[in-house]
Amino acid sequence: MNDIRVRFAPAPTGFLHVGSARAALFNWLFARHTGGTFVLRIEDTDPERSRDDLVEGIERSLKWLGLDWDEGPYRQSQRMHLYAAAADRLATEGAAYYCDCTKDDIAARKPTGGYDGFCRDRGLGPGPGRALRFRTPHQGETVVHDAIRGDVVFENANLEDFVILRGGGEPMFILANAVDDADMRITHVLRGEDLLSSTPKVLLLRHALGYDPADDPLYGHLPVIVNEKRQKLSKRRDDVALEEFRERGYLPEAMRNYLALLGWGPGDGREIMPVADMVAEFRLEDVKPSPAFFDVQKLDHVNAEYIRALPVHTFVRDALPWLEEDPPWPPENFDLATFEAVAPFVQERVRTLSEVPGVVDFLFLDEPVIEPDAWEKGVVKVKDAAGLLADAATAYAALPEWSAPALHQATLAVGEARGLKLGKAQAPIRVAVTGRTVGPPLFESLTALGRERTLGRVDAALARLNSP
RNA sequence: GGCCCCAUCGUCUAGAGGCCUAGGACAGGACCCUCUCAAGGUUCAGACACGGGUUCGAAUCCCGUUGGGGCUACCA
Repeated sequence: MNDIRVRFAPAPTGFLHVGSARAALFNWLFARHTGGTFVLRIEDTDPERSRDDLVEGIERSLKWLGLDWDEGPYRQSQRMHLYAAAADRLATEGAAYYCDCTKDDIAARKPTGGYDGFCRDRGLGPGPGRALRFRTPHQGETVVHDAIRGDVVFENANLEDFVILRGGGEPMFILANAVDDADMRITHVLRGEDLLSSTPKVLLLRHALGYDPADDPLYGHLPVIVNEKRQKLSKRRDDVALEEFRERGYLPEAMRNYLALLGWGPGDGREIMPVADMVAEFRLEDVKPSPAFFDVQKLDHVNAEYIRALPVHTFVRDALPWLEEDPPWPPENFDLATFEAVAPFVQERVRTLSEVPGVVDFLFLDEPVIEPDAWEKGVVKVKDAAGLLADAATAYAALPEWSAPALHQATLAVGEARGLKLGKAQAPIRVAVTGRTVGPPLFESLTALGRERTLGRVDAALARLNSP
């Protein structure tokens, strides 16, 4: 390990937001690439957010994504004395002052927003309900050195006197953030672009606290992740909980790979790549500054690629939860060997694990659910479907061996006798047995289903066709 | 409103002054392969926001405009 230290510092909100997950991933990639240290710090200075279960959710999501940390989790709620000491020092030295203005007072005096400095020179002491504000300089400028955007210059005069201690004495995140990054000797801060405008305040705070500007971290403000309306992904209107993606059938490796593509890519244009390669090739200079759209279609594609690349037994294992928990068939009907027989074909046809039950349901349902459109298109509109189904039933019943090649041959023969190519001949049988016009290869499906059930379903279709 | 960020196909991007007739991937169209659907292959369509500079030469550098976004809490 060298001196490079990065941190992922989420506020516990109940779940890990995909934007936060992306920030965590980039910090992790950078730490692993450089041989630095990855620190996990929970920013729970707001008492309402300081709950163990919320923290556990974050840890669970990080582990799911395969991100491990070297230090922490530190909890700001357990480091409050440090922030209190820092605030004390600032107040004593006159770098901060107490303020008893209410929100309404401020709004009445300055409707355009921002604090007007009313209490700046009133010499108020600490007291109940009095917030502590940082005295920002009226001249000069503060420069944020950003590896992704270059230097960003802020005029100090544009910075308002912001609150660092609330009326109740609790520190604001910006104070805790400044103290902790300095105290933990963080060298690189990779976080969302939405924090860019608060960075000069953090820097001012650090310097007022006596930390050498030469030790300021190098920042890297990651592009925001936006929805189709180009707005920052929000809890209210978008699907942002990482855990939800797991529940929707995305593989962690795929999620991680896709997240890495949001604002970064290796020079050679590769997209699907093992995590070891991402670590090897991750460079801050390659991170894009422009906003990235969270494209579920692309995510689906990446996930499908990962699913297809899985060894079959792994795919079977990963798909099991979707087959065993709340399946669309009577649970006792499920048979692992039957699923394993068709798994290689299923694997190639799904984009998420949650799609698996829908592809194999006909194997475990007592009766297939015949889709009306499929019945119409695949059976009713087919010339003499009844005759074809009857012939197939006869041929299948006579088969000496119930296997895919034998079924293939038999079906081919039944079709040829009627001048039909296999593509046409298989359609009514597929609908009769699976209820759909699409699905895994028919003959492998029939093999897995078994002769008895196959014939039963063909007979049922015949009966349905003959009844008015 | 103020401060700040961003700007290449619908989307993610390649592009660091001539290699660009702007390349790839996802999504979309067509065709091939094929027992259906997938997968795979071939292929079509599709972009440098606009205006000024700088330069022999600009998608690439500078300025402005426009557009989008973020922040503007005693949340983080």
